[in-house]
Amino acid sequence: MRRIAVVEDEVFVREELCSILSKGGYTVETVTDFEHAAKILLEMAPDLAILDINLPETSGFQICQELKSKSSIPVLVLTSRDQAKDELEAFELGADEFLNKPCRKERLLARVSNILKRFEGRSNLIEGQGFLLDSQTYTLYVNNTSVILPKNQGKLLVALLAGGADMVTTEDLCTALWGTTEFIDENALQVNITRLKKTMTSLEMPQRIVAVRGLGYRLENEVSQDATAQKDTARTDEVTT
Amino acid sequence: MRRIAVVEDEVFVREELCSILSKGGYTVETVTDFEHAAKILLEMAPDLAILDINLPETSGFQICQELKSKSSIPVLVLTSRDQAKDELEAFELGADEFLNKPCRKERLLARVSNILKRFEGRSNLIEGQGFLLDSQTYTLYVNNTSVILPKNQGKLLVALLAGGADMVTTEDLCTALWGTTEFIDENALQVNITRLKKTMTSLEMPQRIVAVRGLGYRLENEVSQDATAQKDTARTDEVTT
DNA sequence: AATAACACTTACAGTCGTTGTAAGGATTTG
DNA sequence: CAAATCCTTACAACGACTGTAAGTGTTATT
Repeated sequence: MRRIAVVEDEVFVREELCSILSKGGYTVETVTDFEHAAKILLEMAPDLAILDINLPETSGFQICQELKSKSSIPVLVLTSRDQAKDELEAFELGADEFLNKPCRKERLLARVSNILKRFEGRSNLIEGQGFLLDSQTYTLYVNNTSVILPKNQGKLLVALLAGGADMVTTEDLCTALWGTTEFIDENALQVNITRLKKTMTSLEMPQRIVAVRGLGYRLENEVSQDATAQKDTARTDEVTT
Repeated sequence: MRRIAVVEDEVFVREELCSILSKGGYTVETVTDFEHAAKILLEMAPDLAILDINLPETSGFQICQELKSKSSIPVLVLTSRDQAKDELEAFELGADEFLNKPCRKERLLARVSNILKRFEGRSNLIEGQGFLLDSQTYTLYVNNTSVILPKNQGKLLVALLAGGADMVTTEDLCTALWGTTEFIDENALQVNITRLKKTMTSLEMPQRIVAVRGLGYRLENEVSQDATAQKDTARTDEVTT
């Protein structure tokens, strides 16, 4: 049965949501520790997270952002206000659906089943900057095409994506490739890195692999100045609420 | 630039939509022949179709259904009424998003960009009964896992899916595999069919490949007594001809 | 500027999965 | 029962991917 996590502070609304979802045939789990909601959700790994925007100690936006940066759990955002601003912001932060809180039972269930169906079978898709990667088959979706990466290149890209923008050590990459760091010529890793680089550039992907001398490698966005700027403005908006 | 097709009868609303979308950076094309809207949309093959529900000669529901059964073009449904009924029906018919018509500019654009982003790079995903197939890489998504089909099995499955529930001739299958029906041992086709069957059953897919004696093959849903009934009638039909 | 350490490139042969062929067995049709 | 058709299995050829090896390019430090 599909597991849905509900993050909502108002008791009445929360009970109502749980009731509707339970009757709809879902297993419902609630999160009330809003401060650590993102971490808890990551551990729960539900099939869907329903987030309220107005929470006491934190904002649903923050939770959404953190959740989306570290997983591909579908997120449905609730808000009691009918403001387009919230919706816009939620979408920018990676929310997958949006719903105004005074909402009929049928509409909620429709949205939920829609979102679940949409993510069905794609639980192993990792989101990169401008591309998707299937961590099982290493099928890569970029620029309206799809390519199957050779296994080693796929493993490397998964390992690099797991590190986000941070560096990944050569040991980690070796273990990702062969399960062990022993008895392996380090040149083999370099060759595989080179091959991945070549396919990435040939696909015109917006990310590059950069060597960190003596330590490892990391992914780097091609045009990374705008991204940080947007991030900052989004933060200031949150403060005003 | 992304192309959006707008199907809306009220002139004022249509102009407003076009204006907003144009300013949003999209190429907009309108459809006013509502009776043949589905066919026209299939030929246009836009990146997104925006459908009104209340149309003079037909219903947006019908268009949506026909469109979704023959393509994977994203559909955004508009309605002027705030009835959950419409939304439910639209979702059931495969609509990907839903929006009430008195709607702010920002919300429309947010929804549009969201839906486009969602379908980005997945334009070559074919929907089967309970599974998805990438027609480029032949990556198959079933039961929360993904598998890469060998090229020949992928080609066969694509060809069979193109036929829907109808039969596909052996010639068509041969051309799908080798581009020509000449000089090919028909046994080779059978071997490949057998292999595809084996992988389909091993993946517990809800569809089966059924041979149509002397003519070709077709896909059949597993749990549908109607299908077997059709099978029998189909056979008798063949004999009587 | 020279050297050492590190990163990159290229070519080649071994390995593994996929494919077509062939032969024989199973099923359906009349 | 016989003929046609479909199915199964095994096997060798082919191609893609991989690790090895050797050599070239780059960076940092003295």
